[in-house]
Amino acid sequence: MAEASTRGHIVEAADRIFYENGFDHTSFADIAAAVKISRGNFYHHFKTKDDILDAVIERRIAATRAMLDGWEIAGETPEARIASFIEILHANCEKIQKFGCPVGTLAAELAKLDHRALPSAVALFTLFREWLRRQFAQLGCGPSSDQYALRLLARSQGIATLANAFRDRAFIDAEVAEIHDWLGARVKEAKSRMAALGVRQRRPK
Amino acid sequence: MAEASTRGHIVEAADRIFYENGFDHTSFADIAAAVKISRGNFYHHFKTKDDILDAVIERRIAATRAMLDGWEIAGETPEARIASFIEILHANCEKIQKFGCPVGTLAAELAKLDHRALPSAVALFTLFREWLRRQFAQLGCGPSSDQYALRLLARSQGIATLANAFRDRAFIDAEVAEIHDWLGARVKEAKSRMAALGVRQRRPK
DNA sequence: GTCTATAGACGGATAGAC
DNA sequence: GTCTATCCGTCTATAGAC
Repeated sequence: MAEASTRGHIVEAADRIFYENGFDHTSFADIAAAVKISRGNFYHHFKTKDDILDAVIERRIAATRAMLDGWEIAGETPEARIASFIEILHANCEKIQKFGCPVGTLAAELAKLDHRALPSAVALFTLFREWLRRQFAQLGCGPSSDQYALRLLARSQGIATLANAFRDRAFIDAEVAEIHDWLGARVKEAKSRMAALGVRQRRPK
Repeated sequence: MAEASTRGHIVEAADRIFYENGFDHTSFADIAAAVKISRGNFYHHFKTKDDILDAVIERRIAATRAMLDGWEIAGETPEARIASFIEILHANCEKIQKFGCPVGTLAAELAKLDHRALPSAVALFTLFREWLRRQFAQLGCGPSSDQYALRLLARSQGIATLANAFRDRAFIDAEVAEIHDWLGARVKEAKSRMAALGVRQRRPK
């Protein structure tokens, strides 16, 4: 009971501090101080820093799954659901300007550290990629769906990186608007594509 | 002479190791080992780790200036010069997959460390931004030039981040091709824009 | 009395600065 | 070459629950 609570508090604090200050730069003492427990107590819950990282990534994966499921339910159309994804750039605007994207910056750091948990961090990207691919497929983008998913992910990452560097909110707004336009164009493209396929499928009959 | 040479070797090694392993994670011993000098000799050239970082950023700024000047001379048209920028994603393909973009990952790390050198690192981005803005302006993109410069920078950053995470060379190739298409569209847009302006300017006369 | 959560101290290792 | 700070990991001690 108390264990689950304390452990939860540790992971929650570690998640935030890893995001704000980086994984490698964060010490046990930093996390312990944030949770207000002793370092001795800390080792009762986690043997190594890598164990905490694993727990943090698991927590992020669960949170991401929940968020994507929420969008799946709330969004009436694939277009609306993809738009939900684009809007996280607005929703997390302040944090992105201060610390960048939590997914992208963690993966980049773990790649430099040559850390064994890198694949787990990349799995977070894969969650988004697969989800977006499904949405584009439902939109009717066919074999281009994965490419569009990756492109949207990449553009979001780039916007986060530059917004972080330049601390520029207006830039985020402008790019988000442009991506919404791009999504609209994909919808139109898919519609005409489906119409052409419909003609082709009807012809031979 | 020997001093300048040793100092240069230190900065060169630090530049590479900061890129490959990250700034915070790199120790004096790591750099000293790479240059094969004693730690005592090290302090003769640099007082603190931050001093090395400053020197590394200066070096990168000089290298970037030289590269941009080279493109300016070699490229016949603004379109060709912008294409040179896009092609660095191909040229540095292997390193990007392993370590990401040197500019973006350094700025992201310094932002998390809340490091005083962050503005210097962002100046690297500004070099590219200003150069690209000038090229788009010469292309005839008018007031959209800075927006296009930022968009191209952001897309490159996003591609580097995802290529680093997924270690996917084919993704880089596909996105580079798409960005070249986008550039072609901007050229056409600028031409029709200039034609319209030409008509307007001639009419009143 | 045992198990568990918590606290705090000790030692080795390493990094940065002089 | 040395000094100091810090961090990691382990060890022991205490308090309360069952």
